[in-house]
Amino acid sequence: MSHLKILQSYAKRSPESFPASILFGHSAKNITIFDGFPKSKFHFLVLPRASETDLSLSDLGSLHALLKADKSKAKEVVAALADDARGVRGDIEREMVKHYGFKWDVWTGFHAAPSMVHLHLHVLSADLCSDKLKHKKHYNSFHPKLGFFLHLDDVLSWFDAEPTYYEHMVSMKKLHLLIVLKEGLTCFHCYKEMKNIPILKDHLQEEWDKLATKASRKRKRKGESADVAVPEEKGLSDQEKTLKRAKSEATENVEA
DNA sequence: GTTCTAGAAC
DNA sequence: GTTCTAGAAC
Repeated sequence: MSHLKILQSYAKRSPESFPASILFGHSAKNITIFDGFPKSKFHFLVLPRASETDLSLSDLGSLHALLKADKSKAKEVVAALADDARGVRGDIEREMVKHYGFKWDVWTGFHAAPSMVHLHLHVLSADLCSDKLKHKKHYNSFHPKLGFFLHLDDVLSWFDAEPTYYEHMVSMKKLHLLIVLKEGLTCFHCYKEMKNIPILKDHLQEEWDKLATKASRKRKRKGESADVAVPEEKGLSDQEKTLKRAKSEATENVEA
């Protein structure tokens, strides 16, 4: 199976046929999988199931293709993805508290020019701290302010905006989007420009450490225990180990 | 996606 | 000299 079409093949499969290492959950309309190359501490993909719509597989090929098809059907598909994404976000937040003792942001959105076929909604923690984040295009494709990562709420708002605006967003130029990926490396927390990827990654870790420290102080002030289960294997319950193992096994499969 | 590598950056 | 990027090949 080519990497480019792997998500399309998942969209055609019955949820029961997946190993637990790939499938995180499913609903009537969608499946949620572990991103095979998570770019944050938590990173999932929500995909519309091919059998649960009368749109063609090619209409479901990408957000661009979907929005060019029937507008009201497109809205239904995106709204259904949004429903599942809310649940995934809640799951991520519970895991955040369990593993790290605090919650931070979760981003939900589409890549404007994805590299793989079949619509997929990213749901990921807002840290971009991951071994799998290696290149400038990885980082810029999730940077929340660059415009390549299309936040779900923005996409939903297009449906209710002026038709001309909708048309404008649907016809967004791919060339411009790809140029965005080559722009400089600006920290999404503090907007400082970083010289290169290794420096950026160290900096992102420091920014996340600051969030963790702040949350820990806050817990102390409130008189709660400041001690948190450390994110190490020995500190994890069996269920958490399973989730962690599932995540690392999922690495063999998804996302380009 | 990964690996390899030329050449740029430092 | 070493580190890093980015394009080609797979």
